[in-house]
Amino acid sequence: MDMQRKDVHNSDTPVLCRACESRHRGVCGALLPEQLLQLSKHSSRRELEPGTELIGESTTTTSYSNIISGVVKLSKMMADGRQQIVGLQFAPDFLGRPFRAENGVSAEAATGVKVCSFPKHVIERFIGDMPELEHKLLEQTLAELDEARDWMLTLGRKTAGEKVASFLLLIATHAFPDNEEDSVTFELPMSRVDIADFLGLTMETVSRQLTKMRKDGVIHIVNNRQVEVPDLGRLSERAGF
Amino acid sequence: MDMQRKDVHNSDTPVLCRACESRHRGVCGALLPEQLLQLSKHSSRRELEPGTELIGESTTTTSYSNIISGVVKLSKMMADGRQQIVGLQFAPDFLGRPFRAENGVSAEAATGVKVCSFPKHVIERFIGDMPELEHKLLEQTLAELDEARDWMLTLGRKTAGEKVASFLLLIATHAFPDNEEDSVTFELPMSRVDIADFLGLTMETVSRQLTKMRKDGVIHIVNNRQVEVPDLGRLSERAGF
DNA sequence: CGACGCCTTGAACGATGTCAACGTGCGTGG
DNA sequence: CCACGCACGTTGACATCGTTCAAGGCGTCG
Repeated sequence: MDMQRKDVHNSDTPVLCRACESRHRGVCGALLPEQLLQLSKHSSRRELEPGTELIGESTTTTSYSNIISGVVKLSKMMADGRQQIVGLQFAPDFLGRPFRAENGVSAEAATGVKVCSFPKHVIERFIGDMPELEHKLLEQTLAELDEARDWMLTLGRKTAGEKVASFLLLIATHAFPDNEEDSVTFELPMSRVDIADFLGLTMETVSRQLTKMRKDGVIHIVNNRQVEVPDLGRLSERAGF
Repeated sequence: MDMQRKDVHNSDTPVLCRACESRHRGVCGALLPEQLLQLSKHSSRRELEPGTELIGESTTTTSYSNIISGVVKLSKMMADGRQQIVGLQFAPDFLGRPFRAENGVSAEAATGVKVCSFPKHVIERFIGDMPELEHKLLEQTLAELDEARDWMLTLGRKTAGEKVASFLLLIATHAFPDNEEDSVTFELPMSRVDIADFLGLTMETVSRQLTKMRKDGVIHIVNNRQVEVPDLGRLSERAGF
């Protein structure tokens, strides 16, 4: 029976990897079962509380990670404390800066986060040996670059209202990548302060823009974290599209 | 004699490639002379006036390019005309978005620019065949991502004065990558409007900040395009470091 | 010389930041 | 169970920075 063959085949892949999204859409998809097994010998799973720091901005790291679930925020800070979130990462993104000692950004769990971590040198050996893995990494890096540039337009040229709408849209599309409906309800993965740091605004401005959108009927705020968007098209317009 | 051997060896590499920076610091450094020769059969050199568009934002491209000299600006535009420059590229950067039909950004010559172009499918075959080439691409993409994230901090959190200082610093360091002196003189590769579009400001604000820095003695404006920085350290402070 | 492109300067306005008060939910300890 | 403190968010009044609109300067080219 087909099912059985599939089961047998599955049993080659390490237990921990079986249900892992990274094996499908993430970088581990480039690996054969036996390579996965070899890698998994050096991997360790961790579960992180919101707020836990994974990577320090000017520290060197000795490990890379795959995000299994949750949201990680990447941020930069100036000497006087001003902060900017420069990216959000979701499962099954790869976390870490290959080929460079220093990270340049800090990574912190925004929500509860599960990760699968590997020693730096193991990954780097794998990358050197397996062009397919490097290809996956290139694809992800290019996608991150696209997103960073989209966000630069948001930061540099949009109004506060458009910024907040853009943020909601970003979360909505990441939470439900292939949603076809007009309406969605979702949970914000971060606080007002974090949202402000992502948008280059203050917490107060974010709050005001949210209540404005609520009064205008573009969103419905269930509670501080839960947001309902009855019409994604209208939200899109608010975001400047 | 060593010189002779070197000359003989050099004669293997295509004439056009011999003096090209991309063979050293750029992606072509991953290629052997015979591969370079093969690639050069499909390459064409072009010289572009300032303002020439190389790539359209939502067009598909059929060729990639290496920048041989000059500065290329990458930008995004909103439906109502607001524009944001999301990156500057210098020699010997690689230009184009691999593995995706649409570009997502438009590329325009900021200064006079020389490029070396290749048909899309040729490059993509080369990438597939040569892990070393893909590695170079990954390195450049990671570097671009680092720069994009640095700039996000600038766009989101810096004041107008800090933004303009950051821009001058960026140009100064790219024009003279390994300058050790305190002082430099250089030519701005773009107009006030472009600078404003890069910094998320208006032309007027850029102008005001420049005259303020001139009055404060941080810079000396030789003419509209030529700027002298007597003390890079002081400029650095102005940029928020 | 005049027209044009590019830049600078000034004055008034408006969006966003700042500072401070207040609200709300939640856990903790009396 | 209530009272309290604390974290987080909202709202208001005012200040500030950057934009907008308008005028004028400067160099170049016909």
